[in-house]
Amino acid sequence: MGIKFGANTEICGEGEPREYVYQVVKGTVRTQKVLHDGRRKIEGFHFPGDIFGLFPGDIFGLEEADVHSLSAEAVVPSTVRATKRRTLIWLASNDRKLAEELLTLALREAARAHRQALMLIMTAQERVGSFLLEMGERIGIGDLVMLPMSRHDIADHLGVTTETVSRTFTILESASAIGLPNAPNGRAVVLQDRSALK
Amino acid sequence: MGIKFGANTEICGEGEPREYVYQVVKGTVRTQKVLHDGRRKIEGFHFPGDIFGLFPGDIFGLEEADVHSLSAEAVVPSTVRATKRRTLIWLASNDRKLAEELLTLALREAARAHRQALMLIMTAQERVGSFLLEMGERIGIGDLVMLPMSRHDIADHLGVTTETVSRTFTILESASAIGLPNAPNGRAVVLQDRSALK
DNA sequence: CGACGCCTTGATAAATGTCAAACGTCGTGG
DNA sequence: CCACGACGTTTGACATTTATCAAGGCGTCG
Repeated sequence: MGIKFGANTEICGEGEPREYVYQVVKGTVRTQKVLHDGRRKIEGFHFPGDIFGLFPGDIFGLEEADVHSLSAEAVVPSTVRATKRRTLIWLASNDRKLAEELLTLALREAARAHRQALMLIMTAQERVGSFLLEMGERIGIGDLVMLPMSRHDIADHLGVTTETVSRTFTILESASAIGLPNAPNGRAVVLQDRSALK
Repeated sequence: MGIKFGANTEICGEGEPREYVYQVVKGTVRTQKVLHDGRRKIEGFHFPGDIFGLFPGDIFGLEEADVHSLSAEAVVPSTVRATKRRTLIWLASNDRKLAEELLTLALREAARAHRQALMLIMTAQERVGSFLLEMGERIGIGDLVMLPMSRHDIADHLGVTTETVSRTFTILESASAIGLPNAPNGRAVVLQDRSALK
């Protein structure tokens, strides 16, 4: 079960905002906002097991005037499960356990977003370092991380340019903080010195 | 009822994290993190009626290695009400209505944090502009905003330096986007051209 | 083989940080 | 009452970081 989406296709966007809540079954999904002037902010990347769509940016009157679109897209071919938002809320109102899980989920998302904000006040090197460490925790196999997303995606997540991300990878490699095996593009990363990445 | 705190005094910090949830009765409170190297990030400002302390950054295993301390402090003389966190959670498990409000609060906080993150990828002028518009919504009287916090506080909230905040205020004034009456310091701001502040 | 997408690298420009000093306000103590 | 010092703000000169613009390399796929 689950719905399949090709790489770089839209899972939900303009049309059906906040009608469904999703869970990634396979692949990688990015949730993003794009501003009227074309700038893009990737709020987060979601891997198998992760929930997304519970937290639209414009919920409860906190709408953002500059946001042109709010969407979720598959980074690589992915499959997701969808549940009607209303159904979930309704179930939770009768199920104490589920209600508590929902609250936990929301609190965790808030903590995640605050962490992101904390990252965004740091230098480019620190942002990239934090990002790699996080990816290591979430999808690393030992010290190896196979990044599913492009440099451009990383850049739009960290609030810097593609070039800066690329340069920073090079610098970190020179400093022996990471290793860059010759995978297709620079998608494979070995975390060699975690403490240096802070 | 409520507990009083003087300006720049700590409401909760190292000692008693996440034991209580607070509501501002009077004054202004800032929640902040300070990193081991001294940099400070103000997560948000809280005004009468606002809840804080529900969302500690290190909840549920999402702890941040670099954070040296996590605290809430009064910006100006303030009074707050405190409720035991456990009590609140317990009440919510028996009260469907309260549980829903708690979820709403958490979702709103997540949206707020995402909004902050979006702001942090923009230029200094856009950050200051957004900040002033937000303050206008929250504590403005017509077009007048009496800022309770220092330039330094604003800087640490927006991820720039005090000097940059000050210069940006000057630039916005020159552009007639804001007015700066001769209040004690530069604490009074008149929003003259809201569209220019975006 | 050739075109395209993604990544890297270089040169330069723009934004912001850093260091330093001057100004005004306010509270304190002579 | 006035002088002084502490504090927050503003402004200036300069250094550093990052963005922008441009070009070239490398692999993939038609």
